[in-house]
Amino acid sequence: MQLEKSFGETIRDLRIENHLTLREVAEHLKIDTSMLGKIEKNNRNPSKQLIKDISNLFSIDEDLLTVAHLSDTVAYSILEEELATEVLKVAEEKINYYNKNKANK
Amino acid sequence: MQLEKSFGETIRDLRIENHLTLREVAEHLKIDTSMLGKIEKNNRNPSKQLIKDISNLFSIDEDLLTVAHLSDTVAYSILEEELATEVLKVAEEKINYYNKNKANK
DNA sequence: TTATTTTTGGACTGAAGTTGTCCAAAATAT
DNA sequence: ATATTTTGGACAACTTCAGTCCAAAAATAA
Repeated sequence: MQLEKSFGETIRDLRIENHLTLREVAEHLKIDTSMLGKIEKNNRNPSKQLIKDISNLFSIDEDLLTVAHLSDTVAYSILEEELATEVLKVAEEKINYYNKNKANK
Repeated sequence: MQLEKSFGETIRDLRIENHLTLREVAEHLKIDTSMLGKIEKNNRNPSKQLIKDISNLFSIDEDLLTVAHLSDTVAYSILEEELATEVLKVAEEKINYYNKNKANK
């Protein structure tokens, strides 16, 4: 799994690799050119539907893009915290606890 | 570090252990009683200042409360995602990458 | 260089979310 | 039963966010 690349960089690279302009891709995705530019610069969040559309357009795994995006927002939200690593560890424990209980219903 | 307890549960337990009412604690913290009740039920977010005040009031480690709160919000934001664990892993890598680069300036 | 196309970002609108307060009903304690 | 505590709905003020429009800047082509 890619490490340091943000969601925006990821899709920008995909676009460049495919020799497409913002306008062309935006047209396919039926969104504003400026909007796509902002998403590539991580100034706007992609909707779930848009992530789906992008993964279809470039034939790449939707989960990969989803993880790229969600990990961006999680990382960004605690980036400046000294305790960031600890926060993630506890968050994971809480999620595991939640899923365990959900399983047992 | 406590695992499954939410921030709200944590401070409610602290209040009960100390035999205090919502009104009494809210008064000390100079916030609305209803507000404190909602924070205990995780319906409102505590500000950083409030976390500090609470940790002072009950003489407990501020970092512990901070982690309890931030991990709540992180966990909650991805709780319903299948990919939650993967998201946290990648988020951690991004944070490490960010801190590494910050160090090298 | 000039013309064309692409990219960027500021400004803005409406939608959605958040905070903190007030109040009354429900629950609990006296 | 009375008093106190807890709960949660309703609300206004405020903040944040998505998405659009447009013009300037940057890049590319002619």
